Amino acid sequence: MPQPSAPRKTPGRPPRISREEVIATARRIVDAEGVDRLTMRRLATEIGSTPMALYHHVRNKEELLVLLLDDYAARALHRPELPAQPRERIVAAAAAIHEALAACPWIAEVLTADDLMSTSALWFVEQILDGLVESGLTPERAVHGYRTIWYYTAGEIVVRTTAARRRADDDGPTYRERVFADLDPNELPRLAQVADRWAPLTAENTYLDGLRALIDGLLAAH
Amino acid sequence: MPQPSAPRKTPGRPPRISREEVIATARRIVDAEGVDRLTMRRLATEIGSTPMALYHHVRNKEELLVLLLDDYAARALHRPELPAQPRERIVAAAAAIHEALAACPWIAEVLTADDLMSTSALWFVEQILDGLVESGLTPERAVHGYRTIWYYTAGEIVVRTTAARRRADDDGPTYRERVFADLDPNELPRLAQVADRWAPLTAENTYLDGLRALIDGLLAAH
DNA sequence: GCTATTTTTCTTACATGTATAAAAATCTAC
DNA sequence: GTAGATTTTTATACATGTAAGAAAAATAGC
Repeated sequence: MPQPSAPRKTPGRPPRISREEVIATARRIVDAEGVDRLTMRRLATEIGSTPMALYHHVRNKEELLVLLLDDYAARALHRPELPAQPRERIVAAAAAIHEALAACPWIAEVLTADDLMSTSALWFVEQILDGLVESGLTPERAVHGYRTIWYYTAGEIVVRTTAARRRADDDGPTYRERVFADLDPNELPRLAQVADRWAPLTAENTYLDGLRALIDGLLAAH
Repeated sequence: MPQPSAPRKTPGRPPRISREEVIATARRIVDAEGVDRLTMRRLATEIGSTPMALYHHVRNKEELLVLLLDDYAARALHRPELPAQPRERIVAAAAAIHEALAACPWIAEVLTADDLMSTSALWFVEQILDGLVESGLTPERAVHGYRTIWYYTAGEIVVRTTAARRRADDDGPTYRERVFADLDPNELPRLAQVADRWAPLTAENTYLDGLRALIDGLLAAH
């Protein structure tokens, strides 16, 4: 057992790099050249070490990306003035998280995390929970409500980001276009009706509308 | 230009495998041993070919997984009797999609698709659109409403599936546990209040509650 | 039959994440 | 000092997706 009052020298070979250094260097690469260029080998070279040395500071690449996201969230999420009215506070807090995440283009690779639980995001989660409780929900239902909002928010970002990436990769006609091309208006009239407007309609950013509807529904259920 | 009335012989080396065969073999592997065991080499061996030959029938592995999902959806999604009342029809259609997808454990890898646009899912999309229009929404707002439901549904599945996978991989204490361990009850009282119940609360399946709230909110907004 | 064309298949090669085990660098006990 | 113990770093190796191009197998025109 390590003695907390003992002199601070630990045994073993002293580290030449630190987790902080790894994260900071990774951030530089991602900021400068995009997440695609972030490889463990590249990162090791940049930091003046070897690929496997990194694995003593991060569990694997996925954890590194989560740490990068936390790091990003800590910078991007400052605490704004939120409205006093509970419903509007919930909207504003969720929208702030959404805005920060949506601005982070490499996010879809990570965003499937269980919650966004970086310390800097907790304050926003607190605001949402508080708004829900103030609106009359029990703490338990407030947690469920927050999760619902998170599912919607994460889903919106992941779906949109991935769709954008696929569009960039593909050249030929989308699978979607092919499907819409031979819709039977008798069998699927509503889809046929909007078929030619589907692309622009789904390209619109309706996150806030959906969020408000969702929160309205959550609060109306008492 | 190919003449439709010409004899059916096409030039070029005749294919020894087909896209259907690739998909069917891939499905066998996934069903029997899980999606992790599906590699292009394994699939090629199983099918009696070489890895690169597969790439003439599917664009890449991601497309193969999407095709697998479509194939799965075609089998899993039979058209049930849906309620006549629009709101309940929307709930039932979305819940049917959700249920089919949630039962598919390898889904998170693919589910970030733009929409679930396999032909067999279209009927459900139609039902949702129709329910929304019948409830008074314009076709445009109905499309937005459907997308909102899809974001929520996809987000729920992806987040839950990934969380389950991470729990299975990790051994040590969760990042989440560590975060909750040192919460300051003065700064974040609501979170502190539910901290010890967070894991069971978020493990509960509240998809249907959230879905109903969301649809209520969408319909209330006219 | 011979050549050109077209389509599919096969061979080879590379970048990537990471497992495994050896090596290096430090501390502690004697 | 010398011998473990402990921790970090390095070297090597492997599985994977897939790019690039050669080879094979068919048709079409002559």
